[in-house]
Amino acid sequence: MCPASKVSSLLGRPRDDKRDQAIQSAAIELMQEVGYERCTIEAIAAKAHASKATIYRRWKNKQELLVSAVNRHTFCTPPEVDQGNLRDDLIEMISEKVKNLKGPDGAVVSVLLTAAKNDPELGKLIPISIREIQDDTVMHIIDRGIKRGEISKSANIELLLEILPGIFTYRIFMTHQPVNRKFIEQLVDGILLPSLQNQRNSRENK
Amino acid sequence: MCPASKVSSLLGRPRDDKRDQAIQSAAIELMQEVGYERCTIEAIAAKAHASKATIYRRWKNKQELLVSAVNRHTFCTPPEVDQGNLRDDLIEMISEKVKNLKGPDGAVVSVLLTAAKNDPELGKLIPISIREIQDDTVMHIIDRGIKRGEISKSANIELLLEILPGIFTYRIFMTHQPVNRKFIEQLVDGILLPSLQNQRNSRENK
Amino acid sequence: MCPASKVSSLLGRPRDDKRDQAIQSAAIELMQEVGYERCTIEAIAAKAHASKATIYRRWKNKQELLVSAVNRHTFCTPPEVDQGNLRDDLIEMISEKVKNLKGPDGAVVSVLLTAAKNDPELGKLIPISIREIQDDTVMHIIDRGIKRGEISKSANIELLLEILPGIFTYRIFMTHQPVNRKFIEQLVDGILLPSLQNQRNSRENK
Amino acid sequence: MCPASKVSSLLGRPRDDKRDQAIQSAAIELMQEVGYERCTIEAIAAKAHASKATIYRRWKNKQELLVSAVNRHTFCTPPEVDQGNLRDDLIEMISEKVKNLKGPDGAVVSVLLTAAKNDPELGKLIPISIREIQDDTVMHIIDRGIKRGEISKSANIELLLEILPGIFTYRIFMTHQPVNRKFIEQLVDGILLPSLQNQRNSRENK
DNA sequence: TTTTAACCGAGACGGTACGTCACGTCTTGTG
DNA sequence: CACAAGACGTGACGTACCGTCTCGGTTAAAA
Repeated sequence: MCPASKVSSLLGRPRDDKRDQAIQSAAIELMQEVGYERCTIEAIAAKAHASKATIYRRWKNKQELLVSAVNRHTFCTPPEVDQGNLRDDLIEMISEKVKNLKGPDGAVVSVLLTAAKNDPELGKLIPISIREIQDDTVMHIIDRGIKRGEISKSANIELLLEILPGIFTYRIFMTHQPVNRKFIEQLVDGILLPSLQNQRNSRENK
Repeated sequence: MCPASKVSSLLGRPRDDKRDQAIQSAAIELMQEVGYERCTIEAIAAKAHASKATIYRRWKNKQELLVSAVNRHTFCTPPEVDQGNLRDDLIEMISEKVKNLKGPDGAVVSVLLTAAKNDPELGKLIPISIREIQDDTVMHIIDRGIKRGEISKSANIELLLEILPGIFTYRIFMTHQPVNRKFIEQLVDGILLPSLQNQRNSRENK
Repeated sequence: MCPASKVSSLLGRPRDDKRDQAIQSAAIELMQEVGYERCTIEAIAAKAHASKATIYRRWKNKQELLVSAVNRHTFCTPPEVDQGNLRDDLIEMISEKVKNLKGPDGAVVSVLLTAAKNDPELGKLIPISIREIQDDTVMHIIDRGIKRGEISKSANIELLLEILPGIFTYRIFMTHQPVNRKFIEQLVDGILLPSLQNQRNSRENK
Repeated sequence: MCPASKVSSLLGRPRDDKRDQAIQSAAIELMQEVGYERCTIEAIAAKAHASKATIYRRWKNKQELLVSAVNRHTFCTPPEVDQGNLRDDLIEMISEKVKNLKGPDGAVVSVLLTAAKNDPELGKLIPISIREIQDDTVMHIIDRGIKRGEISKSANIELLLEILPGIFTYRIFMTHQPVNRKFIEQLVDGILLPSLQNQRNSRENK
């Protein structure tokens, strides 16, 4: 995840933290420019004016580097929205987030998804990093909905936050189906709002 | 996707369809046995008693081969279930499907997802092939729910079928979060049933 | 050497001798156009509008085909010369022959030399075919020299004819050293004439 | 010819000259053991415990490697001979050299000749490398002949040294005619000695 | 201030898979 | 049967990238 923790030796020249950043930035830029397949260690080294030895001194392999780069990457955060009602807030927020995923953030998320498939431990970190950057926004919107009385406090918000990334990344990166206003409205009206308005828990439903 | 479409020439020795099958089967088996990374063209050729030339005559690169193999692959279909009520049918059906995805089908789906990221045209075929193998089962279950009066006919079933694969593949292959009975029950009770029971369309909801 | 002799079967469609010629001609032309390395069986087949099966029905492998093609090839024969004295006749004759070797005949001879290295039986045929096309000319020149009294009848002409091709092919195709008028004059004056004028046999020389 | 000349950069890990030698030695040995056709790059790499990348870093293709290997190869040098007279010295020396060409040196020379056909620049180096290893021996023999008064100082020895390799390589590798004692004696008596004893230059001869 | 040990860029190294190409054989349909 | 077309198995080619290693040279803390 992070550059291989170094047993702090008191002797010798210390590592230059600026190299880490240069290498990670080069990696992110390359992913955005040429995609995952052609984002090679050698290209990253060249772009960062670093040597392969310097890279492998910090990360134990290519995947670790890419993941650490993605994790350090600052994803675009959707802007604050307040349309006056929950439905339009959700639609607006999701639209913004989707716009980001189709832009420069897309390549980066795509890499994270690929890397995670080969590394379960890494995958477990995804929801953490993804949620750090979105949950506040979503929570804020939903809190306002609760205050307005649009939805109940007992709604299983946690569950929604777990499934939303899957719905969008699958549609955008895997099936390449359109994620337009119509789809987002259907999703909000057909799935999200019914779920949020549903106050019974799984036991009551029986 | 499929073996390089050949302009049906009447001249020359015709291609042997059995080679296609042998190669694709070898590819699928290798993916299941050793995983995507070590599923090399040479290993596939050896296992299928074919030559690399024969493979590259049909598919323009490794990815195309794997995709075609996955597409021809017969995914396990969940068995018929009838627990007497919609909720338990859904839980049972999903549990079976998830079990498959964690078993031999998993490696195959994983490849499909990776390949799709680099090939939008391929990705568009995923919902088709996925749905061919699941929709009948789901539809059957839901139809029974409608007949029993558990849900309304106007439910947006289409939408649900589009988002379900994303929810599960994301959780199983990307984040590696548990997909156990508890999660499935939460999903059914918190998302699916509320959505199916919701009869308003997006306009009425305003 | 020649198209694989076929046990004359009285049944079925007879072979079309025109195919032999078309294939051999295509082979010779390709050698002259693109050189030995890129003169492939497939290119020959395409140029001759023949199939590989037809080629392999006649010759057991590529080498046999090329050799047979070379052997059927009509090498340029040096024109008759008569400068009035043996020295100038030799110089003129050799100059003409060298000119041919540097022209279209070169590629063909070059192939013969390459092929011979891997096939001793084939190599033994070289002096025969080479000499068929040169010996008459040389003999004629030397005969006139004998009649003029310039050289003795006992000169070992046979030996000279055996070493001359080696001297020129080595210089032209291997070392690529210049084979200009000066070299030819030195060769005639320093080697050929002294040899022809020498009347002692190897025993007398002791 | 030689390993791709590297701009003597002071940066980076320097190339290991021992790899060059190991690879070239492996190439020579393979040529001698299995012949040119089966002397593959992969076999060379395996024998030299090197990787293909290392080979292709130094030579741009198989031919360049083989040529450089041949050029670095130390050909057998004929032993010193002194039979008391020029004729027998020449016969003895040539017999020894021919014996070498039919032995392990043969495969190596054969490769050089083939390679030279496709590479004029390479060919021009042949007379240099060939003569470095033979001229001293020949010169020594001829000098003794001059001192004994058997031949004149003005003999065109240069010319003889240029044509001798062609005579033998043509006969040994191309036509596969016998190169036995009888042929060598005929050559010495009929060609070499008359040429050496001839004191007229080409102008005087007119 | 000198020593020391790890840093750094550059790039060689062994390894492994890729995708291409030619060989010589085999299999169609047509004449 | 011959023939054109072209698929087939085989195996070498040359390329690209991985992760490791080895240079000369630099840099900061310890002695």
